[in-house]
Amino acid sequence: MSNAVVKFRLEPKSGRDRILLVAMRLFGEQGFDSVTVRDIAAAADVSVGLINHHFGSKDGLRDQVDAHFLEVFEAAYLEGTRVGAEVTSAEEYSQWIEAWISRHVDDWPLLAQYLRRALLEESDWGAEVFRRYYDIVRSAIDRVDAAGGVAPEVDRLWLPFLIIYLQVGTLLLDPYIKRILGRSGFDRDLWRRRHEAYSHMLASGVWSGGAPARPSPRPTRRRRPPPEK
Amino acid sequence: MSNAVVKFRLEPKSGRDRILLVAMRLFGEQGFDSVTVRDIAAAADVSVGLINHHFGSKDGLRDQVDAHFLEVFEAAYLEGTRVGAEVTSAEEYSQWIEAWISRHVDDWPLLAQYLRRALLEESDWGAEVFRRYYDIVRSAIDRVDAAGGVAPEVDRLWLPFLIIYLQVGTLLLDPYIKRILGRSGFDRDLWRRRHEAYSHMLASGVWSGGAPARPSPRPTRRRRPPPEK
DNA sequence: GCGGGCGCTAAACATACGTTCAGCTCCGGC
DNA sequence: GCCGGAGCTGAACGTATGTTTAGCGCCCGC
Repeated sequence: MSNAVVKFRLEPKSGRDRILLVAMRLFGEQGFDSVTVRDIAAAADVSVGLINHHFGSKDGLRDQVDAHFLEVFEAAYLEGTRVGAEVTSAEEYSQWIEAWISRHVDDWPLLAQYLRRALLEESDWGAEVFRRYYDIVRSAIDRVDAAGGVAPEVDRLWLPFLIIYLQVGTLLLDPYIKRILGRSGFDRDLWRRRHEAYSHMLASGVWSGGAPARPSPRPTRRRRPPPEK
Repeated sequence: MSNAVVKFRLEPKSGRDRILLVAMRLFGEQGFDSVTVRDIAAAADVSVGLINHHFGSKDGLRDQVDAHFLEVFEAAYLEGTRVGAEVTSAEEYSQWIEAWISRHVDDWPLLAQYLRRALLEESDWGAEVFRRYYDIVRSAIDRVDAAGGVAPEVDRLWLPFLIIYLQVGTLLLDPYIKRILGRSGFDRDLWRRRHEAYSHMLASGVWSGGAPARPSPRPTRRRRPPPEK
């Protein structure tokens, strides 16, 4: 079992691994173009020459960082699809997709930040990661749907995307959540609480009295005109 | 032309405005550090010297681009809060926040990309924009809540964030949606359809029948009339 | 007419950056 | 003992990039 999950942490003893680790962190924090090889060398406490000695070039370094990330992600992906393929109920679905994320939560401060960058910078492999992720979510929904678990009036086209929004929202916006809440949305208890709020929203919505018999508490304000331009 | 909305489009006749416009586009597409002043000069069909002549430095240029964006955003923000302050029902809320976005949808290919980039790069003003956005959403929810419009078991801490996720999801992930659907999620009909899916999810959830996590007033599926046009 | 400011250009300049290279230390095998 | 390779260093190199500067043409007020 311990073998199923690829090791996340590189040995910081060797200079090569230190460079890889530091580069991943800096790329995630500042973006590829904003980080200089001298920054990396300084942070990893090695000479600039060593980076090119091991990785050929700055681009080569990025390739290796990407490869390392994808190696980890691939393991999680396979794990996810394997479990996901057996899911047919909404409850189960919400369980495994969250578990799939939570399983590696301890390694996330580094990995999540890097994935966030990759997604937002639209790296070529970032697009591939997203595509796979979409496939996972979509096929899971399809199975739930086939089992009658999706309400009939729900838009099948948008449902996977809306669910993805909810799932990756914390990933993409955590820097700002941190500023508002004072701590990361990935913190254990916050994360768990978020999962419950998320599950509840998918199951029942959030507004009360879904029945149209709402006691319109305020006198009728002028309703906004439909978006027109 | 309505005077209430600050002009979005600069006059591309003057070199200064061309630079501003091109810079906004390139910064949004590639990120500040990846764009060189020579790129901008070439794309705006001016000399490199003109950029520093008008803006002093590349950083000065960014400041002006930011200022122009914020000018536009501020108008939309005030417009949003003014209307938003009068909203107390969930229906209205969902209406105005979407209208607030839809109103400027034609200017979005440029503005959205720039905002997306600002959020990605965690610029200081990007954080400020997010904070204000959060305040808008949160206070709107609070009013709805005070009017009894929020279901009691809903997590008040996470609700604003989950709603924000749904709202900005398309903004942040549109490049990938484009690859999957073949066109932008901001396209008129897709956007409208997304809004309905979004409203429906908030009102009723998406799963059918299934047992809600909490004893809900009605474990059986609740039916809603289709959103009136 | 003309002086001066404004928009603008193109070349020159200084520096930051990615890359290269000669050479150092350490260590295992012969 | 010493050879050879691996890990590593720091200075040097070439180029890309942001900035500065000298100067041109146009237009407006006097």
